Amino acid sequence: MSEQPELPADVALMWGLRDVTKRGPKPSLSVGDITRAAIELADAEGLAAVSMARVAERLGNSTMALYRHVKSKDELLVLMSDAALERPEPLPAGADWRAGLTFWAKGVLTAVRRHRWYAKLPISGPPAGPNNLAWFDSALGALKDTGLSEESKVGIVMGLMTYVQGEMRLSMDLATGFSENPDAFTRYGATLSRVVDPRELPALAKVLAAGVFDQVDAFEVTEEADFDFGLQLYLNGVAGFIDRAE
Amino acid sequence: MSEQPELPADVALMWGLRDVTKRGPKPSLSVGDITRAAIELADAEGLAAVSMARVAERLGNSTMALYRHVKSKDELLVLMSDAALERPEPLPAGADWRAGLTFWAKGVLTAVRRHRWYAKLPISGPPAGPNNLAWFDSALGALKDTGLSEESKVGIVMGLMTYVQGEMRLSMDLATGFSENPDAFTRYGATLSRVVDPRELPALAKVLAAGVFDQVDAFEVTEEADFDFGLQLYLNGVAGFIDRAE
DNA sequence: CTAATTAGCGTAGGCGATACGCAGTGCGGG
DNA sequence: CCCGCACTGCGTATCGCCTACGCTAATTAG
Repeated sequence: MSEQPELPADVALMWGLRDVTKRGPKPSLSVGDITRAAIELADAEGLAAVSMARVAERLGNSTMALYRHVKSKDELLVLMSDAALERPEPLPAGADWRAGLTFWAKGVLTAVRRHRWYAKLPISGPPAGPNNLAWFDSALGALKDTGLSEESKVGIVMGLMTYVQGEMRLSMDLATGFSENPDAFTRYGATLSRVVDPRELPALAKVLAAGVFDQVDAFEVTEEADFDFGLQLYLNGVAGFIDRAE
Repeated sequence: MSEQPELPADVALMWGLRDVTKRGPKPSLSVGDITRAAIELADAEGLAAVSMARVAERLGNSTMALYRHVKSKDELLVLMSDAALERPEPLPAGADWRAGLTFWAKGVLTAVRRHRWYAKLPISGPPAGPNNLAWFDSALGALKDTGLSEESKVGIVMGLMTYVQGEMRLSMDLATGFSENPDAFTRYGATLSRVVDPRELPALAKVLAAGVFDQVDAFEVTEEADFDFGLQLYLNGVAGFIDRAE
């Protein structure tokens, strides 16, 4: 009873809390090794290349050896999703809540951009791994001097996470799509004008006529700018909320 | 040369623009049939159950027959992602931009909630199908009386889409996870308090101490409220932007 | 030393996507 | 009127994937 047994298996794994045993052969693999190998593989060849066989091969073991350490491939994906995030950089000292959250949001994006497959991982539950929770804590910490209720802080952070999730999913997936098939993007304006009937989609037709979709070359730049734009709008809203709460 | 051939194949399919031929046997299947069957299957048994074999079975055809109409399973997924959205309800007459965008965002969510697997679809490129573009147009239309530049409208709508995407991904995936494994959610507060060290994650520890994660029963309600909260914050930001632009 | 425990792994089953080529169908030109 | 051709449906087969199961060997407790 030193450790109540109620922790879900994957959570225990992420926190390195499995019961140590003495008997039997020394393991030649650890969960950490497996997770790391899987992440390297995903970085190099994409999430689709991550099969139990390929990961084992990379570790010089047989496929089935992995199952001694990991219950299923899904569990491995959960482990990857925590390990890939690493720890957040601490917020800059003396930053106010707004600078803190901006720093945080950009930090999430840079962390995730190191692993483009991240946005494709299934989300299995609320954040529970050490790295995920460290990020969660960091965002909450940015709001510590606002005097808001804990519940409001959580709401604000959840909203921000939602926005950042959306950005991850859209921009990462689009970036992947772009590298695989640039034509779909460079021809976007042309494609739309072939297909959009101004009588049916008048607002979109006006945008097309204004040429907004004509130079999509600077795709990453646009995305980054759009993200900042939306982020600032959201933070403006937060500022209003804080003022009203005081 | 009546139709320039530059339209990507999947876009042409979504708009029903393939060249009609006269020779040969009448097709017993259409792309629409296949897409519909795949959507029904996904609704009933989840996206993982959608295999070419199962879809064909549902249509009383053989697996390989589908490949006459669809180049690959990925293409089928693209078709599903447009068809599942259906057309947006028109914005309420006389609504201002804020009511319009709120209506729009909630409309997206209800449309997507009819197909819980939607958030799991890969995003292959910018929206190009008729339903996706109709939604895009609808959001832009909500901003038509604001006097903003077309580019700003697109930026605002993209930001909103990003936020809604994030909500889709988080709330749909979490809802799926909840139905599969409710314990991970009901025990969430308990799990965290087992694992969170107040010295390392002080802000999170304070939230835990305040009991914010204690009653997660009303999960859907919380999500809906969080979404509205974040949405209003974002729209507040948009309001400020519009005022400044005038 | 002996028995218990556990790691590694070989085998095999089941399912999924899809390349390839054949058979039959029904319209167009002669 | 009929033949050839374009096109549909589909059977076969390959390859890769996840993983259940059970054996073998390593290691340590007693």
